[in-house]
Amino acid sequence: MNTRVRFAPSPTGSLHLGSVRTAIFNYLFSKQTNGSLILRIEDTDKGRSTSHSQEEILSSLKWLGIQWNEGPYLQSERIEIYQNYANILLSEGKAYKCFSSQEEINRIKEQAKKEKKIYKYPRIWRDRKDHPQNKDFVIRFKTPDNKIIDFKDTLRGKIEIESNNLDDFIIIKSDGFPTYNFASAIDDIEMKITNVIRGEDHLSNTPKQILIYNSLNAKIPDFTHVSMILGKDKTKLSKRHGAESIDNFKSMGFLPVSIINYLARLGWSFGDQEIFSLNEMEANFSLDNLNKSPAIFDLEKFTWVNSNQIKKADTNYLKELINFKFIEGIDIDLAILSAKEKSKDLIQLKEVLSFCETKELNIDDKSIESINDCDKKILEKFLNSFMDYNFKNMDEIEDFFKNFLLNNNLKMKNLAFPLRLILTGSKNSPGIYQILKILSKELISYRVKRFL
RNA sequence: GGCCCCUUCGUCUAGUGGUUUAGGACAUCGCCCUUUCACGGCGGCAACACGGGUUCGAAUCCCGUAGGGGUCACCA
Repeated sequence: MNTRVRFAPSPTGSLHLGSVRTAIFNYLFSKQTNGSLILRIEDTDKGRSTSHSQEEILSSLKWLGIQWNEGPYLQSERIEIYQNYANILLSEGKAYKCFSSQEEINRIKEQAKKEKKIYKYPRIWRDRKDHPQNKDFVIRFKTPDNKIIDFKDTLRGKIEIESNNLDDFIIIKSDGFPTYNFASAIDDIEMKITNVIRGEDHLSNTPKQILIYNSLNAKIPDFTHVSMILGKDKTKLSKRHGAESIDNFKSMGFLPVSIINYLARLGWSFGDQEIFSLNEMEANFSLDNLNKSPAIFDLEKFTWVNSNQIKKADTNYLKELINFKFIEGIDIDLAILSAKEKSKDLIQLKEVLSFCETKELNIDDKSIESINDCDKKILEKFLNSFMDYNFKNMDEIEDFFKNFLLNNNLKMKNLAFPLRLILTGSKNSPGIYQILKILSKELISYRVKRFL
């Protein structure tokens, strides 16, 4: 049987690193097993769901390159389905209408708090037949007493919980919308999900969902509850830990593949390998290599992964991403090739390449001062013979450069340092031979003469 | 607090009873390379939470303790 997995975010904010990793694991698993990834939007909270964040989630997934095979299905458009199932449970006596008002419930909760007892809905309407007319109600599940609910988690093994720890939880709210546990279970049944891969925070919801599966005689999928991602202070990752949404990392100059690589590697491993292409991850991902303990998000290692991915990235791809207006005559391929070797993110890549973008360079006075009159004479001499020479490749530039040094009794730094400064305006630039090849002769001449 | 989950270098992890003086990576420190900044190369520092078992033998299996996390909503 083909595997069917789903990613089911709720559109109540932008995509968080933790949910992105869940999406990645589901995506990689579907690829590895030749299955399908279903995208489902869990928008049953009328108050908090927004179409804005829904769009943001979709565009983030697309940007990352996480493609889904079905959906997005919106739960808000499937209300009838949940109500039908709720009616089945109602008619079979497995659920009941509850007419207790919010105020009444709140009172009971407060009372429980005062007495330091655990609140559990006292089942007031569980067996009552005297239903009032024209009064709001919710539908609650009849949780059985004294039963052991167990299920197998592929990562954590058999998990058991006593039904007595569970409440008669609500499955349909008074506005007719389903609650998370109900909608989620029903959809997983309806969509024939074979593997539920989600965050560990859902572990304690699973028994309730098992109850629903059982009450409908539905087949229970394989569960895999992946550990959380924590911040540096070992608490749940949040805004306090800096950039958390994918958009943030995008604007910090991270590549999609870097995000997938780093996040996947947080909790998953494949021997000693650290850097993966998308294809490699799709081919090698396995639930068996998942780690049970929570992982701390480390921006430094993430950045290291990104710098590796940038070095590996295709030149044309980077060219598209940075969307630069290069000065005419620039050897763009060589420029990018040499700049990516020294960049850890896209921002830095652009900085390094900035000498290829604007004709006029801003060189600060202090740097100018460091070049003396003697240098100027050398530079002029260098420029003259450089302009006369016809280079076919960088090797010839190197030969020419070295010969010039030899003939003029100069050391490398005597010429390379001022030349680099004049030609790029920066200390962080490619090697001098590369600079001389990247820039057109005209531009080299222009920049040197302007200095003289 | 009840229930559930987790515990190998500072961090991500390898390790599935003997091949382990516990391996790799990030970070850090030192050296080398060097035309800037980087890259790179070589090397150092650094971990099985604790206590009991089981076993000829345990990071690996069992129990307990401690610590951390999650969850207890008409949120998902």
